[in-house]
Amino acid sequence: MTTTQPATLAPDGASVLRAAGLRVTDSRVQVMIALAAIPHAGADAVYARVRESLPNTSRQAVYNVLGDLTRAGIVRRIEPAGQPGLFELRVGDNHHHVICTNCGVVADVDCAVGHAPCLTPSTEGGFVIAEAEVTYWGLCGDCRSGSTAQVSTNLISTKEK
Amino acid sequence: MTTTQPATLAPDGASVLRAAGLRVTDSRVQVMIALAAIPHAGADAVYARVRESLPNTSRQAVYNVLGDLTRAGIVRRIEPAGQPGLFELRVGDNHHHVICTNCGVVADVDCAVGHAPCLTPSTEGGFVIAEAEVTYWGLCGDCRSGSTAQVSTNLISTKEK
DNA sequence: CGGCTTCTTTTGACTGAATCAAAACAAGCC
DNA sequence: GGCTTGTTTTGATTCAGTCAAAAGAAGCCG
Repeated sequence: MTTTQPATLAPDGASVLRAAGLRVTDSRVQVMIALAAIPHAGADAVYARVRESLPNTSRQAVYNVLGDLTRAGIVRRIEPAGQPGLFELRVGDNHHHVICTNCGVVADVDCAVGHAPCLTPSTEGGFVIAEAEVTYWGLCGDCRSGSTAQVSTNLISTKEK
Repeated sequence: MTTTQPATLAPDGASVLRAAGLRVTDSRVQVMIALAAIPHAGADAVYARVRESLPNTSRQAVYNVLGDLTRAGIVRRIEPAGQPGLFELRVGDNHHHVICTNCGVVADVDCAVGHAPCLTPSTEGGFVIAEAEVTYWGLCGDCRSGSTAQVSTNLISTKEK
């Protein structure tokens, strides 16, 4: 029943890589799978995940791959204040992020105003603006209702506290 | 001619500190003076500046002071992606920043929409949003006109490149 | 003024995140 | 199958920032 189908219908990691002119390697494919599984993963989370299927992968390899994929426009790297970099597969739309000041969970938010370089200021004080990046800070549902005071992995060290 | 004036008219560092319930020390005052002189200073720039007048000050002291002042709401700390933290005295209005992707210079931008927690999404996906932080990325006047290709301290390692 | 308590600062070690560099290895092309 | 170029490993290194203990100063109280 599988033989009548073209080998790959869903654009799997391999073809995305090839399309970007990158060699297809296990680590790269596994990093992409990890990112698909973990919405806003840090390098370390990706590393842990990749090692489940490729136990010999080095941390450096993961950094390389994430760097390569970012440079190729296949993943996007965000870096909220006070946190290590996070990676996501959703690229191309310049969407934004809400981050819980209590537990650090990150969620996507669609672009606040219109399309990509949203938020118009096009030439502020001599600058030609290419992109506007918005980070919302607040409390997620869980932290609001549940054990508010407990969880606190203290993300807010750099924010008001 | 000076005796008829109240001791301090302009709200100097000392009184700001006292008002915040912090002890007045040389390092704290000098850090505030440094921040007034350098618009978006990194911890290191502050350290260098403070040591011009207090040559024995330790780096740790500067970190302590910056932390204390930030916690007291006297300074604001921002941390653009791919850069170390920057500090500024302008607090209270939630203003935003434009950063040159070529040379890294930072400039202030007034709040995009209305007052402080600007950009309305107040309950996105279960989040209660307290604050929106906007970072604009673009090219500053100098980098646009002048020796564009040269300067590049490569800030953009984490951005598209 | 002198002493005391508490807050600051110094010193120096240490962490986490990420980068650099050279050698070993594998993809993809002929 | 062999070669070239791009990847991955290994291990050291940087940078920004934090931790902790001991020494020192600010501000209060009598």
